[in-house]
Amino acid sequence: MQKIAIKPRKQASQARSTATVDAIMRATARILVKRGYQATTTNHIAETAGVSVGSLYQYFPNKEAIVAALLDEHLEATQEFLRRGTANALGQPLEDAARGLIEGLLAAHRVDPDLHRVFVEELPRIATFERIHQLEQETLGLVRAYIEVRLPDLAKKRNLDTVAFVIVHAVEAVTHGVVLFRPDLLEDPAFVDEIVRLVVRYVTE
Amino acid sequence: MQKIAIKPRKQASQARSTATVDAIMRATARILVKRGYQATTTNHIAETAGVSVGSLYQYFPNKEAIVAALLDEHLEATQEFLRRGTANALGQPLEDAARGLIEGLLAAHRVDPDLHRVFVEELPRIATFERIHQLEQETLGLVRAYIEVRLPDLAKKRNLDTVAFVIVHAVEAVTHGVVLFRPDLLEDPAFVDEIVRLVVRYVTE
DNA sequence: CGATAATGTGAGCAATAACTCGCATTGTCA
DNA sequence: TGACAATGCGAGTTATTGCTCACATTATCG
Repeated sequence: MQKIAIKPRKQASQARSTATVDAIMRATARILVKRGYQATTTNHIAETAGVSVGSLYQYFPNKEAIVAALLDEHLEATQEFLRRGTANALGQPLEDAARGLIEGLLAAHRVDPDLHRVFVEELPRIATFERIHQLEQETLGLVRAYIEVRLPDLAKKRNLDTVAFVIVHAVEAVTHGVVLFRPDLLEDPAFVDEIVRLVVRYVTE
Repeated sequence: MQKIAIKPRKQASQARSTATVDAIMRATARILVKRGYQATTTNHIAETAGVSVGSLYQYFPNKEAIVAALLDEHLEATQEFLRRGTANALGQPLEDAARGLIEGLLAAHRVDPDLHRVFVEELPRIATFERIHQLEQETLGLVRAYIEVRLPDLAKKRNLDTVAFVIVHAVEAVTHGVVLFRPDLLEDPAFVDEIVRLVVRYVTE
């Protein structure tokens, strides 16, 4: 029950083993959603995955690593959605760019809201904390860049870092809040309008 | 290691025992900050508090209850700050009212940012989750009321619940973000201006 | 004081869950 | 097909930790 090694154990090479790894991760996701982090035991994961604990420990050094892998996968997907949504933001007017960012984030949250909920709500901060921060930095940089290029006036008057910080955190939080407390709004187009408005009016002179 | 009973065990009556209870709570706060939730064991708490485990279990049914008590105390304080900041919001123009809300929340976060950080960052959602929700509801209600009374035009055009939701979550999140990632901004008056602006412009026609 | 209640003690019990290891099965490839 | 590697197995070990209990100490009050 110590948590030193976070590195993977063995690299799966045969098809059989990659299936095992995948089964473990799917099972973990399901149990996390159903029981929460504390109650998610490696034995239980193995059982649900239809695999032995031994196999589990062949590919993951510990429980945390499994969840970390899952989170990583999730963040990867989120990043992809964000990139897609903001692909040509720099060429778009403010409102469209903002909408792209927000839609991207919302789309990511619509994939598996329950799992996302677990990540946000009750995950002790694990190894991949770094990874989250990195994703945030990327978004922060994007917002900053947009302002510098398309809103040079604003860039002169206010502290860009602070402005970007406020925008990113506000959008992120409202999104999280929706997933947690008002999942119905996830599908409401008027809701998207509201967040877009929040951002647009905040940076508009 | 089951978590059924959350109710307190004995009511402290003599001065000696209240001191014990307090020592336990202080010790818990310190350890939480230093080691995190997982590593905070009841044995360790008792030792740090200069008390025996037996005494600890005389007043708290389990570890979770101690943390819950601590969180409750913290929420109580936050609520007080919020109430103070928004005491006469209904009589104030938008900008002042918004500033009161934000200053109140920031003030609450300045008390013990480290402990707050633990609560936000790595606390599994415990019994008092209800309590958090309640505090949020109160704030939500306040914002709603303000809009209804002082911004009737807006109340007609947009969905009040959504607007209040966006405001409260945005403000809360930016505040949390600051505590976690940019504690320096906690003292920056320009930062407060930014959040005020975020809110004011969002609801202004 | 003396009796009773309140409070405090900490060794140790019991439960839990992470993790190992020796062996079985299945795939690969010459 | 046979030999070696890759993968899979799961009972059992180990360590941790929440928590109890039988007993000691301290307060209260007639």
